[in-house]
Amino acid sequence: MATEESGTGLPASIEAAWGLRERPGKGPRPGLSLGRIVDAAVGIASSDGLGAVSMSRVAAELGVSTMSLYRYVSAKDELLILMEDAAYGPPPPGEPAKDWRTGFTDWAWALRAAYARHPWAVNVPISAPPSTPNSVAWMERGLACLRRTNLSEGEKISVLMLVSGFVRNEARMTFDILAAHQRKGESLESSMAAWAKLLEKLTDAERFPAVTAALRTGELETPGGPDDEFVFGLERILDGVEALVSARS
Amino acid sequence: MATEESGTGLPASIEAAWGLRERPGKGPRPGLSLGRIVDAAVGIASSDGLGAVSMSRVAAELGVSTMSLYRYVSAKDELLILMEDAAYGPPPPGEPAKDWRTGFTDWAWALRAAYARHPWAVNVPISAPPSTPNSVAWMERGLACLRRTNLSEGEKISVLMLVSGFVRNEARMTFDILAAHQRKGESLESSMAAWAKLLEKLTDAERFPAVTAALRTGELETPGGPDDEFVFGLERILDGVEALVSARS
DNA sequence: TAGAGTTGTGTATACCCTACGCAGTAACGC
DNA sequence: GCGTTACTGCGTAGGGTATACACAACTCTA
Repeated sequence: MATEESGTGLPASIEAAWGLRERPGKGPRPGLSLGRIVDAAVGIASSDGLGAVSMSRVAAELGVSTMSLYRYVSAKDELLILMEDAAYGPPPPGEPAKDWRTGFTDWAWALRAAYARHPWAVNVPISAPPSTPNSVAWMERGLACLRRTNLSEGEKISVLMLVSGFVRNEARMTFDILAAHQRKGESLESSMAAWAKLLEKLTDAERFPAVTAALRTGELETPGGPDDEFVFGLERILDGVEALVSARS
Repeated sequence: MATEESGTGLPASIEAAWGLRERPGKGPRPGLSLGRIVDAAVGIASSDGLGAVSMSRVAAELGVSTMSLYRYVSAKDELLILMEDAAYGPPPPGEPAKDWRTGFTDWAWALRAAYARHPWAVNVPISAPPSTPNSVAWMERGLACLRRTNLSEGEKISVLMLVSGFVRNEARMTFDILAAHQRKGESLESSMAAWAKLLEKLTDAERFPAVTAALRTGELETPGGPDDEFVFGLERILDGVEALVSARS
């Protein structure tokens, strides 16, 4: 089961996540399951960070031996991909808003909320385009939001990747770095302010005139909500998309 | 030298990269240097990928013992950060274009070119806002491009982070995944087409109507240049920024 | 010249992933 | 009913990782 494929070219564990690959009734009844393994791994990542997820730790959590896991997953990378899929969860149900922009904004916020619930997910290395069930389901919903626009299908996908990439990036900056600081015990009321103070020490007005000018306004010292950067970026991107949508109709 | 700081709160190795921290004339003359260590590590990453960079491998490349490196770097993370800084290199010299949009577009392409030269750089984990010399120099130049706009300083920084995040994300999708496939020997003339074929097998029209519709157009199968997604995303984002710039003047 | 601080090194610890082979179990074909 | 077959879980072992710590050699300072 570990290395075989059945036409998709996907790893066996991911085919299993899609529900393909029914159990062949031969051997002893499995005491483990892919789902339980992924759940355990997610639990570890949620409490101690992605770095704490090791095969032995996951196995210990489940009360089995380390090597048992390799009956369900052929390498740790696959487990990580499945963890990421679990972090996304299914996209919000129901019909998206009629207006593409509000629908798509909802979609972006929902995705961001998933990352907020599972900050470690942004650190799962990306090795291929999305091919797990929930990833594709989120893609489906994103496309559905753009249904009523006149964008070409290729453009819709491009918009999707643009925005999902943005959400992921922004989530890393906000949730992941924040979670790391929290784990280290630092309160980090305002990382922005600390960064500004650091830059002030490193830069001189001669070699870094623009940076110094920016620092001098003191604007970077003001805390600002954790959502500010997200709102700003999303608005800019959607303004740009809106221009394209208008041009196409 | 390893754990001390001198007011900035930065790791000693990064202070050293800034040129602070002169050598105390006491002990034996160092045979190594931070620069040589970083260069060796960059060489390994360029030929065998970031995963091949281990402290022992870097030391072997330099003909020294593994532990010598820790006289210059207090942890591997610091080495990675310095590698990333080396990958960026200094930003392009000279005055940016007068028009903010062409100047900023140049800036984004130049950054992309840096990632193209060092695809592994996108996999260096981000743990803090940019604080290395070249990162800050790139930031300086980005701000300089936006000088003539009426954006507030905070908005300029936000635009900078938005675009640099986009470039990084797009570079990972394009260069890094491509480099990984190349290393595995797969030619991957068109990963997009392969992905489309995979989705066709995984999705049914009932649960995934929008995806199926997108696939049915066959638009995803057409290869398209490696720059297409980058151009598309950058144009959308800059259109959005332009709307803001216009609103502010 | 004694002291102090710095450099490179060797050893040792504590992990990590995973290849391989084995024992036990349950269904299938005869 | 009985082999055969295929699958489950596990123990061992090998080769890799980062890095803490103690120590000898070296060079400048007092």
